[in-house]
Amino acid sequence: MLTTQVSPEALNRIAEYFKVLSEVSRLHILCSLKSGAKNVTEIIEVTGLGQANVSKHLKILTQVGIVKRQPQGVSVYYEITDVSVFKLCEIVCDRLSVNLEQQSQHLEHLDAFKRL
Amino acid sequence: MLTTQVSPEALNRIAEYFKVLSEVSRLHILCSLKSGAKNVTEIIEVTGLGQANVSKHLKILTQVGIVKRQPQGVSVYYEITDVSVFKLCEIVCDRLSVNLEQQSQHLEHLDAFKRL
DNA sequence: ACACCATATTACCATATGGTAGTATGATAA
DNA sequence: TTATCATACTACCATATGGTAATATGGTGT
Repeated sequence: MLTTQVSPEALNRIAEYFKVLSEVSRLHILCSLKSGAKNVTEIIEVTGLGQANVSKHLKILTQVGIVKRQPQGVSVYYEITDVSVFKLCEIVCDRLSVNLEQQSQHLEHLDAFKRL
Repeated sequence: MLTTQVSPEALNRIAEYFKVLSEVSRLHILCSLKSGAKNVTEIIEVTGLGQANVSKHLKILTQVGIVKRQPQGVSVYYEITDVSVFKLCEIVCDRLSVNLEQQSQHLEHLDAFKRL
């Protein structure tokens, strides 16, 4: 059988990208940047995360090219450069909705079974 | 400013989903299932992963509803139920390509700078 | 019953990682 | 220069997790 082989190197890159999106704090930061660029202080206020923590996560998000670092006067502004992250989240949300629907259907079936 | 607030609970679910996709072994297993259902032994052969390891990952993939478990005679077949994972991977791949292009452009600019 | 095969589970180790306190850096103002 | 503010960095700890060996489970055939 002929299957399109994906190189281990490519899989590594993809996994690494997903890993960046697999932490609540980072998703929270990305959401806070959806409406536009913010400096670190603003991100800290909006997300309620610790300063060192935000700095760490912003570095990770910058390294994979999801956000861009822009020093501006005293502060540093961060801006989303990779808008596809929201598309990804959207697809996942849709899928999670489907899962929930299926689960509720299973529960209904169980209920019907109990009523027999 | 009015921003659509995403509930922490929803963010948790999304992060959890991404986390499932953030491991090379699991992506490898998913790729091996792209061409159709396979039993555990076949998955082990194709991926080269250990038996216990594959079993563990299949359980995780099943729990989030990405694959479906189907006992069949002596063996157990696994099949992808959530085809959106491949769409996700595709989007990520496209994005990674963009990143690589931009990096090579930066290198070109550096080269041009050296030639001055 | 027994042996055998396929799959799942458990226990364990090594590593990775999120959070945080403390510190460093760097810019600006007095 | 000194003080102050914004951001980054450096240990450090606690937890989570991937991999694996050993064992358990469960079905099938003899």
